[in-house]
Amino acid sequence: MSQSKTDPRVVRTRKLIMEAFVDLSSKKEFKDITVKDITTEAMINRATFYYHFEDIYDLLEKALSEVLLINLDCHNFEENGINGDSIVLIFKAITNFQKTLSNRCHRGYEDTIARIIREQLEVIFYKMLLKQNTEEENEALKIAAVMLSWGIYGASVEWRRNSREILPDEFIKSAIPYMMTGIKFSKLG
Amino acid sequence: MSQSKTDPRVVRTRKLIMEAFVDLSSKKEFKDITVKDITTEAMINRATFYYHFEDIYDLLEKALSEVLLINLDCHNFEENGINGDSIVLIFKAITNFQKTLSNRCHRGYEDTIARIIREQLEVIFYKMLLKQNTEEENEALKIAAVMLSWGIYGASVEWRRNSREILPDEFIKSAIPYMMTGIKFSKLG
DNA sequence: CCCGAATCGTTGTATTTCCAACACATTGTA
DNA sequence: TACAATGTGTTGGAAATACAACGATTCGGG
Repeated sequence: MSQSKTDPRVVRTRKLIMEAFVDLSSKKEFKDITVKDITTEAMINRATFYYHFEDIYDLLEKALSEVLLINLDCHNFEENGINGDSIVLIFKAITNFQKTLSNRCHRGYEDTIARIIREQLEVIFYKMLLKQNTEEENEALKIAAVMLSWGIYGASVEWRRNSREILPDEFIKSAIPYMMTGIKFSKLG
Repeated sequence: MSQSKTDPRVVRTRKLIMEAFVDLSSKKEFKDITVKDITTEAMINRATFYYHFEDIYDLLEKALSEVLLINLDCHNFEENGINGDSIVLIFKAITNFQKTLSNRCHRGYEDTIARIIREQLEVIFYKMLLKQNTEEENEALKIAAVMLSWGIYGASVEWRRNSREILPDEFIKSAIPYMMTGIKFSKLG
């Protein structure tokens, strides 16, 4: 919360690196992108890259997380609780995010990307659960968040596998009633 | 020539400041633009501004000089010597530059702008004269450059005053024959 | 197999940029 | 007039970035 505002220089530099990376991703596969490519494109020193990121995989994680968060537009959800509408919006955000990813080439890193998506979802669901559950059931809420994130992600896998002719909205809506009873149940637990 | 390449940080920062200034110029008059405005817009620290520029007037000079130089696209001219074609191109560049300026508000600084234009022209003409005169008549060439810069600038003033219905091309072309004899003469001098 | 070129990740030092504070000038306003 | 608010130009010290160099690793070609 009260983190003293970050130095404008790091904001600039991170932005430059991220943009360079996203830019390169649309031209090359991930495996062909070098740190040198990125720093050259971003017009920053290579040593500076390592000041901000452990390595290129660290950058991949953070870049994808950020893009995903922008897709999710989380401020909306964190305020309100979990309900049918928010589930639909989140599901649409994920399928949309994966569509933008398909334009880039991250072959061989599907598992990494899947993990990143689930982790982000988990954080968001946890915050939402905290909002609507004042009591101190933190551990239970964490587990619930994990399950929700895996569930939603799994739904997106299923949708891509053999239901792409159905709109994401329709697809997830059909399952929501059953999801919601599950949520209610976990709340009572 | 051999100036050891400048630190990428200063390139970035100067660019940010210039862009912020050009941006603000299209919204406010120059007299209403503060250093704080610029540094805020450019997202750099105010102290950093003074690391690069003496004050806002210094920025005005350098920004205008740069925009003018871009308009002039000088690399073309410096290679070749002075001739009818280069005169026409330079004249068109000046009138064009002044047209872009008229969209911004620099009221009360017309004299400053005029001086900047003449100074830039003088530098360019001097380089061109050096190219086509190998002998060591540097002082004479400098004077010639001064005269040419004033002359061309004066022509642009005259054009704006009561010949705007004529295209800049036509306007300057009509005078070129007489200009060129003047140049030939100074070369013989 | 070895070699050379390129990238990686790290380090020490120089330079740039940030930040907070200062005295001073200007401006609006009570 | 006084006085609050805002901008100017400067300073010293902290933090971020640049740069050059290093050994280690990877990879493709001879």
